[in-house]
Amino acid sequence: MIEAHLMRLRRLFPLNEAEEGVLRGLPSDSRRIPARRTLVHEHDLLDHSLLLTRGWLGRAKDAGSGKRQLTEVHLPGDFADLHSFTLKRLDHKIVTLSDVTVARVPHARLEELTADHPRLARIYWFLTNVDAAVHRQWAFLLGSVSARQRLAHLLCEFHTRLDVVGLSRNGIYDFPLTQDDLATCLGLTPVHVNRTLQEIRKTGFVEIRDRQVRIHDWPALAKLADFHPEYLYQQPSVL
Amino acid sequence: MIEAHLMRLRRLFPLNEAEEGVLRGLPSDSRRIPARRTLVHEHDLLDHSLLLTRGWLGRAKDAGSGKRQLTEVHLPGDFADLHSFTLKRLDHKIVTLSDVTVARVPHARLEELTADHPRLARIYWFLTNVDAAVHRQWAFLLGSVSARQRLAHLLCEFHTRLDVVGLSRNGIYDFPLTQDDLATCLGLTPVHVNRTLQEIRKTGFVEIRDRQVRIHDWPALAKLADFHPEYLYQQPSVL
DNA sequence: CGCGGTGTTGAGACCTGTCAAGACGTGTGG
DNA sequence: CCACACGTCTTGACAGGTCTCAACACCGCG
Repeated sequence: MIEAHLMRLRRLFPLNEAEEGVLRGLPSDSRRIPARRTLVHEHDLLDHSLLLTRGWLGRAKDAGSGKRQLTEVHLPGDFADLHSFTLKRLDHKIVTLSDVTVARVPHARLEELTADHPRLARIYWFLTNVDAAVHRQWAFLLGSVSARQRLAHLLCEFHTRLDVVGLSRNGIYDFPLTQDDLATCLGLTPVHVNRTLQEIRKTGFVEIRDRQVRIHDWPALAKLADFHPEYLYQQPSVL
Repeated sequence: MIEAHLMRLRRLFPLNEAEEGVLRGLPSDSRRIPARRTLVHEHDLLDHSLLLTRGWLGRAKDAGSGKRQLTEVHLPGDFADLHSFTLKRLDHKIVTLSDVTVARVPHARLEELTADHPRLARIYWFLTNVDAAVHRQWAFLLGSVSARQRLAHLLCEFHTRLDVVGLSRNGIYDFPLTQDDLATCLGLTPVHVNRTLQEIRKTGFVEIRDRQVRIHDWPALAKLADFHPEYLYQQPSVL
């Protein structure tokens, strides 16, 4: 069930059998939830974290004006709110962007895990820091980069992250987001996303069709996006 | 020397004497560096983190176009790159925004600390997660908020964070940033920062003069900024 | 069959960027 | 003491990217 999560971890850190066993024992239950629901509200007191096993989630901050900004999108294998283990209350919502399956991991179990397996504790600390790196990249994009480049970059990021868990093949991946969702990621209006998407489509590098992203020319797209995947920290680490 | 850092921690978590002793022993040395230098380059392999004891630092990401975006500003008492303890290489630069004094904390010492004092380990994990919360807030501001509100919000954030370490009194704090620096924080051009600053000055809520920020009407400024400090996680926590 | 969600298009407004020039203060060297 | 360079702040005119509002097309689904 948490196979995608283990794929992510194994790629970074070799796991021994004991560790894999502990990790498999983390979830207390698993539930399916439809798209467009709020799983966690800001400032709620939390006693568990959510491990995403299927579908897409987002971290959303809402403005008083009604505008919503996503600060990160979570893909299968991600902990959506591992940081609630230390923060206990979140400064943002967790929302479903598609139908999802999430496993609940009680903080009490993470408590045991970090006490008994310092190396796994470090790995999870690492993962929350990678989330922060993604936030930084998004802040950079939102503040300093054109709509076209931002959009191209986002499609590159999704491909690169999905590839790790086997959900993108040959630059093609299932893509549940609407243009409205893209707008909330990119700090744009849906209308402008639509126009930007058309522009990018015209280059022939990539297209979104039938809820799928198809990257036809990865080097060109990555160059257009100025995409450098180092910020995703997918290279093996020594801990 | 690391008094400001201890002030931050004590406000969140009561520290016993043993813990304070360990924390005081963290820095290996301390150095002064002038403004406008790069202390850490992206992708460098790091074996220590920087504890800021005086002055202001920034986390900067540079675009190919020459545009620079700050994703966080660090104030006295902050670890500027505690996350390098787990990441080892950063996806951004650390730059001085003013003359600063930084203490170097070898990762080896953090290694000992986290092994011997699990509670301090958790506290430092918490702090890196607060940095991520600040990134989220900035991403939100950059993506979904007007220049005026963004600027007002930034001045609110600085006040609130400086207050914890005793560096803002009655809404007045020393402010080393130029309008160019503000532009790199806010994703704006210096020209537009100038004009936005004039607008805000006209409200009478706050002004920047002689390298000082003077907040004359905090409630009004906070309202203008839609500032809610929860994302800074300054309330006492139980760990 | 009608409805809601999604995608598309057009016209015009507005926010922010670009480029250029000048004011002002400070420090430095002659 | 002056001359000058430099960083910073300010202002103006104009351009351009993105937003707003509105309307319509398309499609799956009840």
